[in-house]
Amino acid sequence: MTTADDTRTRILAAARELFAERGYAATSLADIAAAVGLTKTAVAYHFHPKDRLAAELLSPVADDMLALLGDDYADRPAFVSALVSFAVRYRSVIRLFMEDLAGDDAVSPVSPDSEAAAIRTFRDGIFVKLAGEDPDAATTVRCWALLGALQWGVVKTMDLPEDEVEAVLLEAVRTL
Amino acid sequence: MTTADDTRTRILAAARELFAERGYAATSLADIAAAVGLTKTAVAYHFHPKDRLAAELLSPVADDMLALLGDDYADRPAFVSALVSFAVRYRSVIRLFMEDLAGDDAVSPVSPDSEAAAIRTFRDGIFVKLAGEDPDAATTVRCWALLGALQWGVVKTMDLPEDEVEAVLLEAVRTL
DNA sequence: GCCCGTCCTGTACGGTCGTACAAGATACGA
DNA sequence: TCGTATCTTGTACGACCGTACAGGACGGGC
Repeated sequence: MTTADDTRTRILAAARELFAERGYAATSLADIAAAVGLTKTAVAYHFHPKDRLAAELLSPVADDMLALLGDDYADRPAFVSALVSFAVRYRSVIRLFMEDLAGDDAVSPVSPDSEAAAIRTFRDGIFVKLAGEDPDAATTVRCWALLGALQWGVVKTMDLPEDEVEAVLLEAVRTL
Repeated sequence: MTTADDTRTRILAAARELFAERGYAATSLADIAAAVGLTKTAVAYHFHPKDRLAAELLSPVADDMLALLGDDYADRPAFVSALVSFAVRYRSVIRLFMEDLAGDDAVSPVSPDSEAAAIRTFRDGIFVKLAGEDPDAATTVRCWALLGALQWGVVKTMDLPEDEVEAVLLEAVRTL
């Protein structure tokens, strides 16, 4: 009973860790396989396209993601607060939709890959909710700065306790 | 007299642009070549290892980089101000040493590649100058947030005038 | 006992990457 | 005019990626 979908979980855990510290594109199936002591074909067996790894890592986030976009907030600070909490809670996968899967892959051919597209629209949705429909230059800069502060503040402090990171970040981005 | 080292300049310009919007690793020699209407071998002829492209893009930055590390500043706000100014001025190549070349490539084998290593020590130097020698958790988070805000605020607003971006960012990171 | 589905491996394929090298084009000084 | 150095191309190589597929080890139900 050792190896059921237990290996699946171990692969998923290793992938989460590697994605967090190197990024999605920079992590190969062989890397993940080596981390759990398997072959890359074994990893591919459980997660057929590589995308599925990211998808499965992101699926528990989906609900909170939609909530973040759908909910109405009293004011901007309330939304920012929710955003910070979200970023900290899911910091191990934040990098996936801030960098890798949201990357501007040249002129995407009609973009039939719904995976990355969903991520991108989500990030854009966040930005609009932050900056408004048609933000001026100053607002644009400030909002990107906020997102950047959130990402790096969360990704580079993975070893610190969640609540402390959240408290500091919440305070830090108040003025953004 | 059309094609002397003029092509070199055009390649360099195209590379700067592509690196800025996609990142270094995600941009192939073929991409750059296509952007200037050449073959990838032609590009490789002028810039022999691909690293040389990054190196040549970064070389005009080196002086200001060292100045940033070497100079003594009256107080932290003074240093932050210089840092913001630096980031905005070289925003087209900022991505190179915030992401690509500074990436944690697994367990680097004694790191014989001085290129990426220099970038990494520079970024670490910046961080130390920002956070101090042995920062506590809160300071660590705040400083990464500052660097993240700088990077994204600068990279994602490449179409906005430099001075406006600088002013907004300067104001934005005051409290960090 | 046998069979069969699950899990994993080995091997191999097509693709892209950066790079190497021989040959062709082009401009310029002898 | 004829070399000759400079630039560009075509072709090819090895390394890596994700993926496909055939076969072997293992274990539970008939």
